Amino acid sequence: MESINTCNCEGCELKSLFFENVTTSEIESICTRKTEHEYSKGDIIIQEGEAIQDFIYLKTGLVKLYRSGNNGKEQIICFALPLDFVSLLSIFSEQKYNYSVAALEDSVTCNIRMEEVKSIASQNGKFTLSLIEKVNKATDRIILDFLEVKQKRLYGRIAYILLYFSKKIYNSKSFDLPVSRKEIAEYIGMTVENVIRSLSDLRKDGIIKIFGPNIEIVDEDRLLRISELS
Amino acid sequence: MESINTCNCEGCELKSLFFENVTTSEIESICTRKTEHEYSKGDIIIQEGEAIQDFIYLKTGLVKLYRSGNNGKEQIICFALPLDFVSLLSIFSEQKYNYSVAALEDSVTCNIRMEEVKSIASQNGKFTLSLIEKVNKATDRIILDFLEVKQKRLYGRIAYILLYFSKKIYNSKSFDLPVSRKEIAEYIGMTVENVIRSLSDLRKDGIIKIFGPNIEIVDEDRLLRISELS
DNA sequence: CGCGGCTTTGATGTTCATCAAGTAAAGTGG
DNA sequence: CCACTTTACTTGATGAACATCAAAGCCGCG
Repeated sequence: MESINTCNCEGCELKSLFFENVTTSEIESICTRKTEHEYSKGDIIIQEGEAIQDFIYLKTGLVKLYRSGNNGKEQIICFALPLDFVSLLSIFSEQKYNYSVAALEDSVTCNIRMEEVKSIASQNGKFTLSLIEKVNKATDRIILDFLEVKQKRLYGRIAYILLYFSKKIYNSKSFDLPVSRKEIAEYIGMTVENVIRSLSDLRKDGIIKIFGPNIEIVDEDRLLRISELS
Repeated sequence: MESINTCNCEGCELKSLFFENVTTSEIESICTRKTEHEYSKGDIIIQEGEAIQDFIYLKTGLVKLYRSGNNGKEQIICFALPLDFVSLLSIFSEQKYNYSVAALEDSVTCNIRMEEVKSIASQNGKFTLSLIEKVNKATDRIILDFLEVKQKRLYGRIAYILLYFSKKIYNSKSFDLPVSRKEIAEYIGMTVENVIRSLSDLRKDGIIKIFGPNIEIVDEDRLLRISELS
């Protein structure tokens, strides 16, 4: 992990996302103190139990939010894309993170001290309101996805996650899976073996093609139907 | 459903919860326009798809938040107690509710127009900040509970929900289940038959006693162990 | 080269959903 | 208030979905 300190907030493409209702002087203030951090694929960005110090969002890359269950197994909560908040949950309500974040691809985060955010928030209601909207939208998404996956069976869950990567993340019918089979299993709540079996079945049925980590969706319609019909 | 219009916000025991950082004039403003609504057991408080108009919290009673899945089956998201926000998710980020709320016991809600809340929020950062904290704590709880339940098997899930009702809701080892067996199934993602079977098994093992809707936890330690060891 | 991690496939057993059928409880209309 | 319908609950039998165990191939890396 490497820390950079650039100060180009005013020209920042993310400004509109985060700073919608912030005054120029507030931007100045954030600008001088914010830090950017680079992570390599596999790096841990946040460790469960750590004190929450920064408000973090993802500038580039791809990360996973996850949690270690009682039995030692990890559970993946969601994936986050650029412009998403990495410190999604519990940042305002808790002192410590109750989940971890790791980079699935080389990533860059932009960090702002929580005190700074809270200080601006307490003075600027509009900013806080737009913040609450965005944080809520993200947690809503997580809950709705959980419910969605919950009502599907194995085969449908695999179809669902393939469509998710294809449509939401890579916007292409051919892509390299950014996660291992094990991580897919940790996300949808199944075992590695059965994830692999389902992928093989989809391949045998000519619905997808698999070359190592690369997936190509051949018959999207059928995949969609499988996803919906569980 | 019956609408009452009392104006005793200043003496309201819930004031500190919601109005922590609100000025006297803001309280006045809320006070004159807020409404209270009474619901009978079984009444629907919010219907999925309805426009979000009010900020709602529960004064007394017990409610469930739920969602109808694709296959027609309902999925219970969580239960809400007095002082909880009923309009938990999506109130700031969406135009319409993407879930429903129904009363499990006779309940009273306190409703404040969203414009009112947003108007105060945009002028009062501290208020918004305390609001964000509370809403986040609630959604965090939902996500963590989902993960918790997900890693358990049927028997452990039943143990978990019984302990939940006993400790979090009724604070007693003997209580009347506020939900049907079917609703328990909808919450933990199982079938009614297996919920009943598990309850019967717990009864046969002398861990709980069942008299219709009434549950008495006899061996709490064992129930705890079952819940933890899945 | 050999070790460990990721992947894959097969065999086996457990967990759970589904189907069926019956009892109890609770609401409905005459 | 009683027959009637409906809804909730309960138990058993069966099969499907899935986890677990075992074993082997495939890299990448020190």
